[in-house]
Amino acid sequence: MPKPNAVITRFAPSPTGFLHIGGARTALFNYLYAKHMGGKFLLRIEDTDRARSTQEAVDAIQSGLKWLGIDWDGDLVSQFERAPRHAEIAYELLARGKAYKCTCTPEELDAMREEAKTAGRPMRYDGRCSVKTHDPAPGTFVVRLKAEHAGETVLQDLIQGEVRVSNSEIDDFVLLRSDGTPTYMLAVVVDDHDMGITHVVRGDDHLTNTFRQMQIYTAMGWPTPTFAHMPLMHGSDGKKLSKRHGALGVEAYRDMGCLPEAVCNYLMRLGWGHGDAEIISREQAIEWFDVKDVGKAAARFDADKLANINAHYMRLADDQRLADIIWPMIEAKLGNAMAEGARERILKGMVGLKDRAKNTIELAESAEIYARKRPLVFNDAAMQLLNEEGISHLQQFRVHLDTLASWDSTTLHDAAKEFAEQVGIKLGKIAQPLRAALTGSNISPGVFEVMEILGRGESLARIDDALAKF
RNA sequence: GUCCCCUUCGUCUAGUGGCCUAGGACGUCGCCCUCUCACGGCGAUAACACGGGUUCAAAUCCCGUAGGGGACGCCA
Repeated sequence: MPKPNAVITRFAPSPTGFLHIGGARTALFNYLYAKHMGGKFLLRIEDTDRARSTQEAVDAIQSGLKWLGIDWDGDLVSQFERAPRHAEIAYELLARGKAYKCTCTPEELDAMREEAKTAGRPMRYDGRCSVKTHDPAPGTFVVRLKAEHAGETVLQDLIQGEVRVSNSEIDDFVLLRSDGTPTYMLAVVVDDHDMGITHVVRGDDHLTNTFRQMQIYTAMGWPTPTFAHMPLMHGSDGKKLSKRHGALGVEAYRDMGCLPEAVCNYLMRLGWGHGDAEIISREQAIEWFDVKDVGKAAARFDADKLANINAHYMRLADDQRLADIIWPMIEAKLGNAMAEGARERILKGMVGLKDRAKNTIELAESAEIYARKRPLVFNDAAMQLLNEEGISHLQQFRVHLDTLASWDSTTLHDAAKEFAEQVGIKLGKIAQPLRAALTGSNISPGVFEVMEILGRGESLARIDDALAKF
């Protein structure tokens, strides 16, 4: 059970598409902060806009969070389902004289904004309906908050520090639409209050909204939560991250070969750091992360750094787990060309493979040397290696291989070294043609390791294939 | 247009008045290691946006300027 005053944070995305990378970062920061404080992290879907919300998006958000290992406490809250509660609050404000009915049409409002803009005035609702004594029919009015226009509102933001805004900047915004559904502004406040949210951690695009929302808290006599507005993420070009500018869904990063722990590690370093630490485990992050240490400046997304961190986590990852990830990819690609015992070979060779792969795509490709059925196809570089000289060395070394009592990488390595010395060549002169014959490529894990994993029979067969062909 | 926010190497950051001739990481470029490719090791490159203050002392505090971002919906 959490302590009565324990921290409760939430992630509240709108289900209008996949969980994009910026949203994932917001969720991560909320999660880390809650865990750091020994509190709870909740998930609420802001689906009050029925026209744009889809179940697919709700599913994508959940699966995205699960993939990243960001688990939420309790059940997912649907904001839409709480609409009656939101309306109840709107009517309570109406009854208390803190809100009023407005019958202005969208056309009137557009004209008002246009006029204000050309006149150089702020584009705000002028409150003309607040003085009317009317009783419009249901469906013909919206409910607006009668905002406090005097004085100023001071926000003590955990990240932004103290921010002051004159209340004259805040207009009488809409709480309830003419169809009786709540707007975002009302719904967030009511839900955050009802869910007991103590810390609202969100993008700083919400910073100015906060001053509006604080007016609702005040009107209702509710305590305000603590706010923390984190800087947004930008694309590599320095522009706001949007769907056109690289704001991909988290599953896109999975499909590009990223490991979730690498994505999390990268994301948490955008706008936050802890001394010189770069590789930070989840446990370490929970221990260190505090929202007050988040910087104020927007950060650019850097694919190179993500790739580097991913490569690091690839090396650390469990062999079996990696095999499970790449197996379906290899199966799909090879089909009938899959060799007998491919999976066992891949698992045995995983250490050598994963050390060289930046991502799971590369890993799956490099693992093909163990998965493909004979005869191999040779890439251009491999064919270069199997030139007259290479084939000649290979032929001679082939004879030595038959004399070997055992077939392990050390024995093979020693045999090759001995052969090279006898013939008076460098080790590479025999290792490279061997690699080409055995893998069809010029790039692979250590060739003697490959030979051990392939086994004597398969290795010799591959060498003979090459000797016959070239 | 109005309001709000931001500004340290190309990028992410450390730095909270003296430890800064500004540290780390990614990238880039050398060299070493080496059977290829990676890893790793060593080294190099490169920044306090600008201008004024305050102070014995400023990347750090204050004020301007410039540049960037965000908000201004019956979207969230």
